[in-house]
Amino acid sequence: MSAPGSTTASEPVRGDPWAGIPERLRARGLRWTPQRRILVEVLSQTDGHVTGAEILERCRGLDPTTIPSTVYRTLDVLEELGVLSHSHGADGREEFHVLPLDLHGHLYCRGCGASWELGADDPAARLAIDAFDDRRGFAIDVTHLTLVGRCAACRIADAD
Amino acid sequence: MSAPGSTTASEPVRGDPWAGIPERLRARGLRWTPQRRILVEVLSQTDGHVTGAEILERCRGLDPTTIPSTVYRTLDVLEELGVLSHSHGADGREEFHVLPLDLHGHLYCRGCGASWELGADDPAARLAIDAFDDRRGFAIDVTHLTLVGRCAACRIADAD
DNA sequence: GTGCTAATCGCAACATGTTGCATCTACGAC
DNA sequence: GTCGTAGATGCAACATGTTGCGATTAGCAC
Repeated sequence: MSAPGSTTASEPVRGDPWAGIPERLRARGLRWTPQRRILVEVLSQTDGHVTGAEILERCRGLDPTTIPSTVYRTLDVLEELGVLSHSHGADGREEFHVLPLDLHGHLYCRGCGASWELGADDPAARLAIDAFDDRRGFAIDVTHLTLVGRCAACRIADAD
Repeated sequence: MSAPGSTTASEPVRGDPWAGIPERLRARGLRWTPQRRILVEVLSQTDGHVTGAEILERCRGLDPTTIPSTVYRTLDVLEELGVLSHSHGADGREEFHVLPLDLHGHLYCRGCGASWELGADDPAARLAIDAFDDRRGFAIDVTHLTLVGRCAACRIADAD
């Protein structure tokens, strides 16, 4: 069971970054436990952003005995491994992202509540990041970025 | 600038925005209560940023019977009045600012834990704000902005 | 001054995380 | 296969806010 084994030729490793987790944990002297397996299973079925509470709830779907502290502590461990990252949403709640490979933050409109992803390659984000780098030597962590404000549509509505 | 209103020549409103709070509340059909007086007293002695917990603690200093829900609800009311605003710090905790007149956000270094104020007139912030305005029509709310990353000093230390 | 009515309060329960600690167990050593 | 030990777990208590609801009271009308 530990080995996903039958890896089809059409399924490159990059498609499943979770496969090597047990080894990576052990390489650091950490352990691979049933609780962690469940959490990783949940995360592997998650593509976008999830709050801590959502993750917890999904874990409970697989194993009702799941304990919150275990989940949050394991999330910390996985973040250190680099397979996920967290930031804080517009309401201050934790928001987790799998695969920080596609670095991004968020744009949140407090008018309509909509939110957009904000990749490091976004032109506006690029300008902002460069501005802080140039002017203050500060390296913004895009994965931990949530910009709150008003979107174009809401601003037009405001103007009426 | 919005209407400065009928200010005396020697004592502009800007010197004590708290003086008119009772009237402003009543003008909206809201009330001026002892609990609110205490909260306003605490806020009037606060210049920088405070977390909700700090505010609560200071209120308890003046009146040990202060109840959390009352404080948080009153903070909401005052925010609607426009005398303060809140954002979320690097750890997701609430952070309140009195007098949003001096609009600012924060720069937080996760390396050394230091933080800096970020005024709307900051050159880097200005560039970032303009970039999002130009490219996406998005108006960033500076008072609700916390940029997390690494400061110049930590980056130099990293390089070693 | 008296009475009304809706805004506020106080309290308790809940939501989302975090932390301390005793117990348990994964996993390398033998 | 057995053992030892450090890493994890489970649980309970705590921290910081939020919400629902019945009791209280500020502010207005008379």
